[in-house]
Amino acid sequence: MKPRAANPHFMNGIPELLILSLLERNEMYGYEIVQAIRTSTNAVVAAGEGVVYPVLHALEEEGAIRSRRRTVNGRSRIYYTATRAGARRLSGLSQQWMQLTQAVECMLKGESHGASFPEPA
Amino acid sequence: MKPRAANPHFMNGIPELLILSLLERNEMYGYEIVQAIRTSTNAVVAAGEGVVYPVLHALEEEGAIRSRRRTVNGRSRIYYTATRAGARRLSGLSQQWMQLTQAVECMLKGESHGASFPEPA
DNA sequence: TGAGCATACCTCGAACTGCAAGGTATTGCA
DNA sequence: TGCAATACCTTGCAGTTCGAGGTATGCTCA
Repeated sequence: MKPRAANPHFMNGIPELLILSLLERNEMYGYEIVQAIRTSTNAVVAAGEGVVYPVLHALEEEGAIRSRRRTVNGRSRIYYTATRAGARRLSGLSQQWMQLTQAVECMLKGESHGASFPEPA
Repeated sequence: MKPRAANPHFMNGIPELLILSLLERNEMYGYEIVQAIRTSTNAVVAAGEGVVYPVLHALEEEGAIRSRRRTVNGRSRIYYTATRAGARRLSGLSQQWMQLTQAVECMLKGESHGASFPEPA
């Protein structure tokens, strides 16, 4: 068994969630997204390009985001925005995420068997 | 090469976190842990035996928990408790988790570049 | 001029985790 | 006797993150 410090936990699905959240509000390109996530989370989340680009491609193929090529300041970039389907997906993921954080918080506090959980969809 | 799963479910590391949290407080056995997690989280987290047992074995090999065999009511069970190392590990994971939830919450709210994050360790 | 850096895109393999499905054995109850 | 619940376990698959590596262009500065 290797020491697992190499691979930080809790990152499953986080890049997709944050990317959708960003693209629902602004039109952005990949490289910009990488930096935005890093700086906005104060490097708590640091999804590299090896994560962001594959997620963007998958989301586009799914129809959750749409892209167009633009050249700005002599820089060729691929800008993405969320579609309506993407907005729906984001809303579902957000809800799931909030349910999870509530459930975990309760268990960590030891308030197990707590009666008031949000109903699981 | 599936585009993307329908839902990422954000479960990476959650079982380990909850198991350590439970075992820091109570001495429990595997089958019991499976049910405790399911009922305590109102099935928001439903880590099956195929998840819990491997995690228990890995944690024990790591020295984070300790086990002893006991027979109760004619039932042979393997009871686990957290060691001091396990408690330290739990505290680290908890902190990581709380940092992450704060960072994500801020980004979802759109309060990016928020100045007041907990310093990343 | 040309070296180096930042920008901007991309892909691949390794590593890890969660999960379903399946397997064994015992106890208790109808 | 048969069936469900208890209690343990392993295996193979699938999905994700991550780092390392690759390409190409524009800027700056010596």
